[in-house]
Amino acid sequence: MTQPRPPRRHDTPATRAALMRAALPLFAARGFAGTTVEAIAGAAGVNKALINYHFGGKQGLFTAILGDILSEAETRMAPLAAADRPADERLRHFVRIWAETAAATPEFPVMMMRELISGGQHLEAGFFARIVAIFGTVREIIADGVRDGRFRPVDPLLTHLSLVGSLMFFFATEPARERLFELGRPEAARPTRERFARHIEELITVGLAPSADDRPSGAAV
Amino acid sequence: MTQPRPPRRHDTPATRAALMRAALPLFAARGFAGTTVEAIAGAAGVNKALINYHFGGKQGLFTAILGDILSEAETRMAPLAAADRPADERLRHFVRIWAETAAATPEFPVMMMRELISGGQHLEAGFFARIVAIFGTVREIIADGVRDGRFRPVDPLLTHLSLVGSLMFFFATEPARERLFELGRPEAARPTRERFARHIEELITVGLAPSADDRPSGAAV
DNA sequence: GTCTATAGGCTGATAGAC
DNA sequence: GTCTATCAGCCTATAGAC
Repeated sequence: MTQPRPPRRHDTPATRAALMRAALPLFAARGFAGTTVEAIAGAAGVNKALINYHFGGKQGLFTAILGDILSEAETRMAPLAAADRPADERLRHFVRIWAETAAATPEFPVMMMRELISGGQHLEAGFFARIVAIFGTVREIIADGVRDGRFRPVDPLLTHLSLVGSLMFFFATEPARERLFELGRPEAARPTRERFARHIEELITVGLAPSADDRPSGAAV
Repeated sequence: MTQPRPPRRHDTPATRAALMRAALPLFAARGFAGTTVEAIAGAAGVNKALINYHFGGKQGLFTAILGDILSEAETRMAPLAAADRPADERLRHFVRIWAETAAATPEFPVMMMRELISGGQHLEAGFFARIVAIFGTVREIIADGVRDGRFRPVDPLLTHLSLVGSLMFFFATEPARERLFELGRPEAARPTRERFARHIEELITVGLAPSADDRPSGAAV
């Protein structure tokens, strides 16, 4: 709940990074409560007392990891904030960014999804808000597109939720799907990240394209 | 991991049901490892030893609850299996079923989402497969629609994943969103279940409608 | 900075009275 | 069937040597 005191002095980054790298997949796969510090230390190849030394405890390690995750997300999404290109192009860019992010850090969507599901209960104040802010970019883009007529008059929030939902679900359940394909049907065509990204891009293009009779006058829901 | 022995004899349903009803929201909000048997018993107003008596342990209680959840899902989805109506109509029906299910049991999508994320690691063999089977209905419907030309030639699996993903994400993050609106912006228009369901129905209609030049000859991706 | 050893708390499960 | 009392194990965190 509250943070233990931070006992660090000058931090040799080596084991610190090793602990974070080892803990990420464990937290993603089993959640915070389901992961023991002993498992983390074992995976990192160091002593579990070092978790306390470097992060002030298990919660501190988790917070540090999620902070990194969020920073990475913010960096990746930053280019989208600039409204210099058409909304449909920016939205497709958003989809591609997610595919690249999941390729670079597959645990990323899982961690986000877990925190969204838990409602940020066990988290530092502000983390939950940061997650929401990251996704809020999409809502802005959609609202822009509706405003300038590139999209039909959809509700930006609902559209935003359905788009982000598709992406989050797909990437967060990727490990499970992978496991399923390995065990059950190795022959079937697997939905790769790239194929899914293109599929969503196409769905956006078709689903948000304005029809002939879309005028900014009538309120359509 | 393995199941404790089942010590039940003839089961008075009263406390058994009370335990299951009390445990559901706790498991949904905090996950299996994050929920203590003491919290469950406290919420149910009974002694924690009864969890062992009636379910053989915490894992047994969890399994029983998820079994009920899955049975309810299978019952609700059963009408969709019959291919007696057009695919687009069945797909809209699927969306409505989810909205009704979430209204009846909001913890439902959260539990499913947690299990999908965890890949069914801690579960009885077969539960994970049942979850997949439930959603598999949608893929069949989409494949039907593509086959008879009511939908444009989309990939059934990718389309299925994007549709189910939107729904699962929306309903699984409902508690978090509710909390967010309460704390931050009570004035804004909340995305209700009904509005979201209609939004998705519309998105399907527009996004899957065949265009003039969709012929069953060319392979479209 | 990193380790060993251990403290201290909580948790799930059981024994046994009623 | 339900309760009280309790145990044994695990798990996080700390103390202190190196």
